[in-house]
Amino acid sequence: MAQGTKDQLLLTARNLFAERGFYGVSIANIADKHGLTKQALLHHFPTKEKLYGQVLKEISEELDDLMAAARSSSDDPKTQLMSLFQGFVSDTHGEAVRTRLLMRELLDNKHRAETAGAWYLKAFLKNLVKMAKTLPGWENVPDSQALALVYQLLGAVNYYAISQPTLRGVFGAKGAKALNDCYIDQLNRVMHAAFSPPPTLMK
Amino acid sequence: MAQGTKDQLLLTARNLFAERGFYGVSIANIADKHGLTKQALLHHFPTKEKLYGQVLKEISEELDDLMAAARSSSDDPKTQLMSLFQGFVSDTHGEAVRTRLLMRELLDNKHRAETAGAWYLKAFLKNLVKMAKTLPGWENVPDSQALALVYQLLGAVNYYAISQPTLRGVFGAKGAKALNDCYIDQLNRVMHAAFSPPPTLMK
DNA sequence: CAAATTACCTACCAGTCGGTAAGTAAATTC
DNA sequence: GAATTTACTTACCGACTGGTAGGTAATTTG
Repeated sequence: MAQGTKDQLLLTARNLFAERGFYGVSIANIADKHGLTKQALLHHFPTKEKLYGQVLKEISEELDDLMAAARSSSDDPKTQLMSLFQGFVSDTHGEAVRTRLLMRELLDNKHRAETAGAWYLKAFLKNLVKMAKTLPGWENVPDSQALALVYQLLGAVNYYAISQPTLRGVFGAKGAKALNDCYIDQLNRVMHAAFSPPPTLMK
Repeated sequence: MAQGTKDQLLLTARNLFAERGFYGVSIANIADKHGLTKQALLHHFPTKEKLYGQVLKEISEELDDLMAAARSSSDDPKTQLMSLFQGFVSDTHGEAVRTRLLMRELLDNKHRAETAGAWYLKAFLKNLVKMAKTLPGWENVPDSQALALVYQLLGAVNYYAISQPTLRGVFGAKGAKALNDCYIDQLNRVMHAAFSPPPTLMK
């Protein structure tokens, strides 16, 4: 059952880091949730940073899986991209936790030493750009233009995802629900407009 | 010079909180930057939370100013909204700091006690919705639909703004510059599409 | 069955956290 | 010019931080 404990600690660490951030969580907090001492945690992970790094690594692999799933879901690049971005808005618990953690990482990685963590993003963005450039009319567009397209959508859905608790606090559960219905429509409308027409072609 | 020291401490606190987050900064860190002891800081602000609250209050007032400026910049609501959102993307230092801090607040306020901090957003969103509903064809749309519109754009520009250091790290200064040029075009194109046609009218 | 490994524990460390108490030197007020 | 207020200081406090050292009971391995 060694692997079991380790995996459970990783999961708890992910949830807590997503909720309160790297500095807002102590290794004792994480161990406590399993009735363990922090030394037991340090037996499985040599340092707090390594533990965090492991969480980040797992998540970056999940992002790859997400990309692969989107790619195999359809032959139409437009459908692929739309289902991918819609996935971020769906309020699965796991999705929300991942998005929160990655948003924190985006805010923090400039300052924490392990810049290696930032490169999960590079691979993910590269895949996204590649996918966008299979859209009809986007084949010969410069990379930066395709990146601008996907980054804009990525920003919209990620921001919306992490805002969910606050939005519920401000507008209530009913208001948040109404917003959610509108948001998906609005997102689809904008994606439709953003994807379908090739922008001004000049290189 | 009392007010001077206090204001300087507030500014430093804002910068550090934006950079490292509430838990990543100690009051001693802030005081050190002015050659003071943390007890000197506690003389001006009774607790760390109060200091943070003060920073947040100032920022929420600045958001009001930003709204007012946008409103008085033009008579055309489309122009008003476009200049407002473009403002978030402009990489002024002050703007970047504010955006980072508000993003952190969005992630944290669920957990920190003072939920009062979240209500800066309510006023700002209310103003945005009001402005969006003066767009031609949007007058009779439900609030939640207008909110979906502005929140999507808000998410895109805020996420982009906080990503700037990471993007420079991943793509280099040159790549980030190329992206920036494309991004503003892309943003304008999407805003144009999102604002001008009234969505399907049914209520 | 002996040896080694695993999975934990208690005890401890130096350093930092936010905050309090009490004092002081200088400026302001009456 | 005496009293008060302002703007700090040093000296603490208990709680907590990440991490080390060393031990133990149970399991796995040879």
